[in-house]
Amino acid sequence: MTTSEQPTPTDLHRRAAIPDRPGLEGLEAKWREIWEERGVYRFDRAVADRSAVYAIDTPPPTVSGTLHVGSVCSYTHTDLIARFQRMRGKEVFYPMGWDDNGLPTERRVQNFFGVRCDPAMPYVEDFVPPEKPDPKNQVPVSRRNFIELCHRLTEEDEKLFEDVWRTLGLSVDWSLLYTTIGDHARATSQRAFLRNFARGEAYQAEAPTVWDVTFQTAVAQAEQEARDHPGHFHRVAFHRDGGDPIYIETTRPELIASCVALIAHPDDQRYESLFGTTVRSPVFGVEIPVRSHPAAEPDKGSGIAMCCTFGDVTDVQWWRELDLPMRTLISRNGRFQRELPDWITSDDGKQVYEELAGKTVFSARKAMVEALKAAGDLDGEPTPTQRKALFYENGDKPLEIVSSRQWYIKNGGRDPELRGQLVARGAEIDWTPDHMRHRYINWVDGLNSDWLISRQRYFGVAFPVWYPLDDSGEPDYSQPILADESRLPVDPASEAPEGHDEAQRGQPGGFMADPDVMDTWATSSLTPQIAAGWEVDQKLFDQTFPMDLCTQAHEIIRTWLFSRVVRSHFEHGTTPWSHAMISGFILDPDRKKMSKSKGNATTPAGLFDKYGADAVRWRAAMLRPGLDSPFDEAQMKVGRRLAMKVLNASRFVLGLGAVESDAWKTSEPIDKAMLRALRQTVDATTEAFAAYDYTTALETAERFFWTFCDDYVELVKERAYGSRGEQEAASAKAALAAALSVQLRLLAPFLPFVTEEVWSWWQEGSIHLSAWPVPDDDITAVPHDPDVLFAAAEVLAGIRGAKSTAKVSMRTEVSTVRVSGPKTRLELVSRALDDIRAAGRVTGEIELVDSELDTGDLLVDSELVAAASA
RNA sequence: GGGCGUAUAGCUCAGCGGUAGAGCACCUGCCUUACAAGCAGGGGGUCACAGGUUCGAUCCCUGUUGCGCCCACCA
Repeated sequence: MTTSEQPTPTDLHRRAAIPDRPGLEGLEAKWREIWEERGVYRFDRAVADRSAVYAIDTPPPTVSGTLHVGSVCSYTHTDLIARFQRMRGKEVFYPMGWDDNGLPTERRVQNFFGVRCDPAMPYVEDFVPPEKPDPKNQVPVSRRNFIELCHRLTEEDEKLFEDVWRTLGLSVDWSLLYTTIGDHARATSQRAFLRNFARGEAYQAEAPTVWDVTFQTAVAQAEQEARDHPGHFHRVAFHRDGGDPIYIETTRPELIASCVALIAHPDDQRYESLFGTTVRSPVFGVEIPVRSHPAAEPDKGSGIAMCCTFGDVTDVQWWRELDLPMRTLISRNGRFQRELPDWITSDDGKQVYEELAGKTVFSARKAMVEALKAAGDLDGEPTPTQRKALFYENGDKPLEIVSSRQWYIKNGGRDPELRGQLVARGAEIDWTPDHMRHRYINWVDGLNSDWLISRQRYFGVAFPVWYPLDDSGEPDYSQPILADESRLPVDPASEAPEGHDEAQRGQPGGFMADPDVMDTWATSSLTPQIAAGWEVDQKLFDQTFPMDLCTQAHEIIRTWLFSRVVRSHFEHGTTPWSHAMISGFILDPDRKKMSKSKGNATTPAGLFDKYGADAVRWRAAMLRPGLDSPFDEAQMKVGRRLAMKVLNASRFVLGLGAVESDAWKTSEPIDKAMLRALRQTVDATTEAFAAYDYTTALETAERFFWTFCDDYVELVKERAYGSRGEQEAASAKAALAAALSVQLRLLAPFLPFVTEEVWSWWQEGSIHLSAWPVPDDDITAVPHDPDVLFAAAEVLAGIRGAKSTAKVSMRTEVSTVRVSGPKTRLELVSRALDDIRAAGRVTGEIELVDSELDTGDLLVDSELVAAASA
């Protein structure tokens, strides 16, 4: 039984000496290197089939920003599950992607380099951006130069992002890295689009489109947000022959020139007599019909509304349903068009329009108010109001609605049957926490338009589409020329369609490329397909799709999660994964959501330096799925303390020469009891983890670990040193080593660095590839009553309490101890008397007195030697 | 206005139809040969409010209020 004196296989494979003063510093740098070198997290394509694989779809972070603690927490949650599944024997498919295409990158490039894209500029070889970017005077560059700068900056950003993820210890297989602007992602996006188009799921239409005048691009419903916006109500008179003026109230008087109707509710008696008649608009004198429509709300303003092209989405509805004319005046740059509209015919009207032409909405409004005042058609002064206006989530000017040609993918917004199918898909997904399914349903049910995927930008995936030009050089949008799948990715701006050559580009009878790019969501909606090698690596795809898990924050259920369900529904007739785990937010101390745009974000680098990655991960793991939590740096200390404790406890156990062997042959009741309690801990931890409740898993394992350190180790320490003999010491050492091995593995998903470090002191291979402890292990299956440990700990606590109350050292000797309590508890205590005596430094007897009660705590009276003599 | 969540110690959070829990913070002690970045002990709560069900409610039901997120509100 004396295993400590002979070299064992474990000793021979020991890779590192146990340091005298183990520390956490440098563990991240050391192990991330070794993990990469040894391919610890590499996906093994040799696995037999889908059932052996656990596949994860993670959100590709937008690389134009910075990663903050919120992202760190969310991505840690994914990693916890990945590590658990890996240790349970699954081949884990865990890719990472960078979302680098799209508007956020363009904005960052513009600001960073001080340039702007001007497609009319010629390409400049070896372009050097200005030394000092001047935001007010951005240098125009060609589209190709601009895209080169985008690539250049995103590459640098991506290195920084990868560095954060590696330091955090994400067990990603970096060989699977993809980027949304990369060739593979572009080809996948274009292929999926072509398939959608062929099946009639993608279409283009000239239609009113919500438009950002700053970025001059269309904006999808999912990217819009309503914000408070100050404005003024203007009470404005419309005129009619032989009657009083009709007053409307509007916050947008500048749109009077594009007014197409006045509209009131059909039941509104105030205006009933006017339906079917016309009135004349103020200043411009244009004849305007008065119509009725149920969407008009009698209690808003004066109860009769001005319908324009287009002030808001209700205007669009009226325009469509009442078949009204279109009188567009606001151009895509947000300014009033220069040409005089043909419906304005009066001389006064023409003159006023000259004032508006070329002005921004803001300036035109001022000019219009002056004109109304001059004409006497403004009733009273404008009254201030707070109204809600739609904004692009990254923009700072209200969105306008313009008519434009755009690409759409059907998403059920205009088709109840499809909407029903997509709601049903959401119901197929297992959600953690379950109530997040409501957010999905809520969003899908509230859709009012199809998914707009085209953007009038540059750094994105091009539509694989050209249009034939007729004899006068006008494009025929109804006959798009589609790229063949075999040549994807294709850049229609520089490559000619099949059967044409480059010389025909832009020529009458030739062709032109679709000028737009896809929105970044149109690409990131395909992350499962991109990562799994859809249509390019059939074996991998069969092994990984549909995936097991997607993880993300709840804010992007409406965008990323939903859009992936849409694509997968169309292409594969399935959900893209079986399980969705939704993380909450990290809030700032004022309980506001932490985000980089609000400037209240804490970056992770400083936290890694100060507390270590394991401590940051510990904090993240304490956040239950779906729950928001304020950021509190003090919490990091707790995680760090645990990591330190793991180091020191391990050093103690291994320093005893304890080895993991024959643990089930332990002879002492308290050793067996501890192993038995550990078995219960393994059960509870595993059950929680399997249910995606990583927080409870951590709490369970951690609680046992502290009991192990503070009670069990203290109780058996003397015996392990050999105070009671060799066999008794061996029993303790075997139990200590077995328990350490199991506990390190239970903690490994949470504290990958420190557990790996300790593992390397005495075990072969990576702990992260070792087997998750199973309850029917020989070691943990020791049958014994775990309460022996807890009863003994209770008595020890009583003895310690006496010393603490007496304010004496824990080393103080105790002459006698009297324990009273229920008989059954005393029996448990009696099996650990020698260990209690050693740990409590009891020199005399421990007397057990039956309280003759069925239940109750143990009462401990201790006679202190030092106290007695004092 | 609609949906979802949430309210328990100073803070962050567990919990549960039957004596209210943990960690942090705070207080009192202790150099104890794994760990002073440690250890031991201690104080601290009308479980948001009001009703109801029950022998019994922090827990279940109804309502109210506060907070958070999503959606809708643009005349």
